[in-house]
Amino acid sequence: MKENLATVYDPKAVEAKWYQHWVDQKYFHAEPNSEKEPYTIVIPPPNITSALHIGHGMDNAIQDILIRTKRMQGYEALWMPGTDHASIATQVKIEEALAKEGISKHDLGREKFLERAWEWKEQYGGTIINQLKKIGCSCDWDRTRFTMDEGLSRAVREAFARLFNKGLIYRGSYITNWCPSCQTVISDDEVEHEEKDSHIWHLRYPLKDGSGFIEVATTRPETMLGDTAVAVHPEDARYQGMIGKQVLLPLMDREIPIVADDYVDPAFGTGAVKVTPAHDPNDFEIGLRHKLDHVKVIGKDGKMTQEAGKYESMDRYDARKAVVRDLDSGGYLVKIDPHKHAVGHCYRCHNVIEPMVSLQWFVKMTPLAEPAVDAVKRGETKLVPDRFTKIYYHWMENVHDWCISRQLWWGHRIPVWYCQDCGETIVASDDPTQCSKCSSANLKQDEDVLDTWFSSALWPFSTLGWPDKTPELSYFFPTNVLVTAYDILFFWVAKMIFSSLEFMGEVPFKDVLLHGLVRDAEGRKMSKSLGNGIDPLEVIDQYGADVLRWSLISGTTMGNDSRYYPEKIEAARNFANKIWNASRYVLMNLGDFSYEEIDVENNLELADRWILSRVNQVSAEVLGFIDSYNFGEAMRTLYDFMWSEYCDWFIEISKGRLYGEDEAAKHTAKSVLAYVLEKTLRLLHPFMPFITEEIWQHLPHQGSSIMIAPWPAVEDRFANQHAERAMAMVMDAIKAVRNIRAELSVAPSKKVECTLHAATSEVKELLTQAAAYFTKLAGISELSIGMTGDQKPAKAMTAVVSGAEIYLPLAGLIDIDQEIERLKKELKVLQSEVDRGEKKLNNPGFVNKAPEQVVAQEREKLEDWKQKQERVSARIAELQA
RNA sequence: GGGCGCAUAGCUCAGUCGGGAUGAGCGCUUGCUUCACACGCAAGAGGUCACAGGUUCGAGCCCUGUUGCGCCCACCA
Repeated sequence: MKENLATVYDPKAVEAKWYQHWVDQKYFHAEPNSEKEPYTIVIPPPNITSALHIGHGMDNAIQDILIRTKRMQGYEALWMPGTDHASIATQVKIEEALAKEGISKHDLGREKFLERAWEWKEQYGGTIINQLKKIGCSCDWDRTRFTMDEGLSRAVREAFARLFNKGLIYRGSYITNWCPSCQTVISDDEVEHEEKDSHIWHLRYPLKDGSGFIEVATTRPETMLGDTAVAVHPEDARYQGMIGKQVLLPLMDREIPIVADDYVDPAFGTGAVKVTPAHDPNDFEIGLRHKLDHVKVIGKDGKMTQEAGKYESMDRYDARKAVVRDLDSGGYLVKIDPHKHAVGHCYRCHNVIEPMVSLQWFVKMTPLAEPAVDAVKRGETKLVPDRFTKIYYHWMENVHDWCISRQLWWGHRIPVWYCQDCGETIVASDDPTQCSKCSSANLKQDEDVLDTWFSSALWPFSTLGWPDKTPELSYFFPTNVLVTAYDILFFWVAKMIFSSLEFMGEVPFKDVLLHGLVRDAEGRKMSKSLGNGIDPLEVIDQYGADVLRWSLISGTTMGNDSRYYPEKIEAARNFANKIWNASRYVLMNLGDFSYEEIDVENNLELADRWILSRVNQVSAEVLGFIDSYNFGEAMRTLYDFMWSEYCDWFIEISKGRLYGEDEAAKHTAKSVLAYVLEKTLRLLHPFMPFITEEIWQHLPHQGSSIMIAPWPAVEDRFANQHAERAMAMVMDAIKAVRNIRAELSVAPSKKVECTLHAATSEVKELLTQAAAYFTKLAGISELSIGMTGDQKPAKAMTAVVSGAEIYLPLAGLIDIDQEIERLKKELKVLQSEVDRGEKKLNNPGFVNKAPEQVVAQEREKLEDWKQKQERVSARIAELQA
């Protein structure tokens, strides 16, 4: 005798139990296996900065849905897990923690600081892995990687060395984005532009020869201290005479030239631009063309430098005020106009970026970007939804060289050594012991670390063993799909694509699935400062992982943001509860019914053929939706089937047989209940892994776990259009009876008599088969079935459905006049349907041009409406007589 | 300055190939302590698919434009 399910589902006990079981059985583990086709996903490695948030919940739930489905389908499914060291983000966090202890990273020193960082990694890395397990993620934990693992670090060095040797990595002094708060440069991608209301200052610089002034316009007056030229357009008539002349820079008493440069737009401002090559990207370019000096007036701390003269050590914003004041009192300020302009902010700390010339390492992008565009154009990698493809092209085609050095401690130290004796630069994947040129052992490694995205760019192959030619790499690579939120398309996805093409010679994944961001109930981004975040672990703690997963993904579409709020969690909880209770009902009635006893071939009645056909159809639809990444639709299909069809109709119908005396019928009912439920659970498993496993283990089944049970195949023998249509008609008829009962407020417990008149003998046969359904589901005491035209009850409520009329002789409740009114209303509705159909079919364009099938369908529908209409009018006439 | 997304029931959102909007959940109305489930059952109400044109036999869906909201990219000082 099988043990029934607990009265109430307890996710906590169930989830821990089955997760441990799956791990113990090594179901998550994948190995290169020539017998099977591989299916690979690499996890977007969560940053070790903090615990997972709700967005991670969605991201990983999606990946788990895919990997579980494919595993059940028989693929050798590998989900590669791991975490990211997140160089800058983690370092900022650790420095914050140190600040609370009252110490700085310099007090600790590099070595001790890194020890702290590794401790941090141990703590948060572990937390993250545990959280992923709680969500139910079926990652191959034996293969867990970290971006600063030995193997991955080797990959990073190898990649750096190869790019360097190909001339694709270079070092140089260029304008870069300096974050005065994080104390490092960041790449262009990491700068967030915010349009802000500001001002534009018009200044006039006196010409050295005393012949007058030239007026320039600037949004950053404090940088004038570092001006080394004024530029005008070469063809600007206003300034023809001035090109080549010297200007006396106010406040600084420096002579600077007026140069001609195409960059200047004569139509903007005054047509003359002050040039500060050390602190502006455009000015830097102008400076290159005209060999201008760099005067650095703003330092790395965001304060003015010695070069700024008397403004030295002032904060850059205080200096702005002081400079404007002094220019004004010197008579150099012409006017201040309001002006909107974009200011760059650091994506990590949100402080204003200072463009600054500094010596950094760069990756030359053009040669890498081109193949990355071509590969996507050839369809080797597909972005889902498709609209992101254009965005990707635009980025790739306009990309700047990638600044990869960071003035941080936590990260991959740049594998470059400088000979202290001869000045040689040595790039090596293994630590060199002597200079390759002068053999000196006096080498010093570059102090900087690499951009964190440099290592994540290699993730899809470095985790599989690259640069070694491992069996894993040749079997599991390229991966099938990368699942991530659209906000890291440039940071990460694009970089993986060009890196993979460069190092592996092929794309890293076939599909990129970009999902949206999870927002709060008001549509705001969830953030710590707003305090509007929902902790996925809390949801799991309260409702279970299945509910978390379902509530996060159902009703969403890929690429679009979604809102998350308690009602969604409740809806998912209710569904889980529904599945649980339906299963309890089935198990309670199954007794010790065994898998071998299941017979879904013989002795089937209408409802059986119907539900078997439906579950078969559902399994086809669900797989189609999963394969096209329409998870919301897959889940809706399963939800509706389980709730509205299996529970509301099939289970209710089954009660007649289960509580009856006919043993054969009982056996069939049990068989179909068990068979369909088991199949549905398998379809639900990727979405709700825990509850489905718990129930499945109690049900008659084959195999040791639902997660390695085969994905339900679509079987033609179950497809039964006839049964589906017949059942639809029966359900319509039952609903019509219920409707009348409700309208006349007949107590649900009250059994009533009912007469059905079929239009054809087929329908009569069908209704006879379904007689028990009426008794059970419509509260019918006595059902008489005749043919249209037979003697009908004198005083009865009427409903007309396709192929049949329904008469309910509800003594004492019927008011003939009211009933006539009701039927007339019904007739009106039918009339409008008939009109619509006739209009369509009377249109020669429709009949001639629409597909035959559509026209036939329309004819059939019209015929049906007309029949109903006729019968209702006939009934009205009878009642009026 | 470019580009993208969204606009469908009171709210939050689905809607695959262009073929009656029986759309979903929540909320609302009316009945139900019916032997799996009140986290439930049954019956209902509720839509000019943002607006204006166009293509088509037929448009929520395709095309053009408009409005509102949101997002991304961007070296006009």
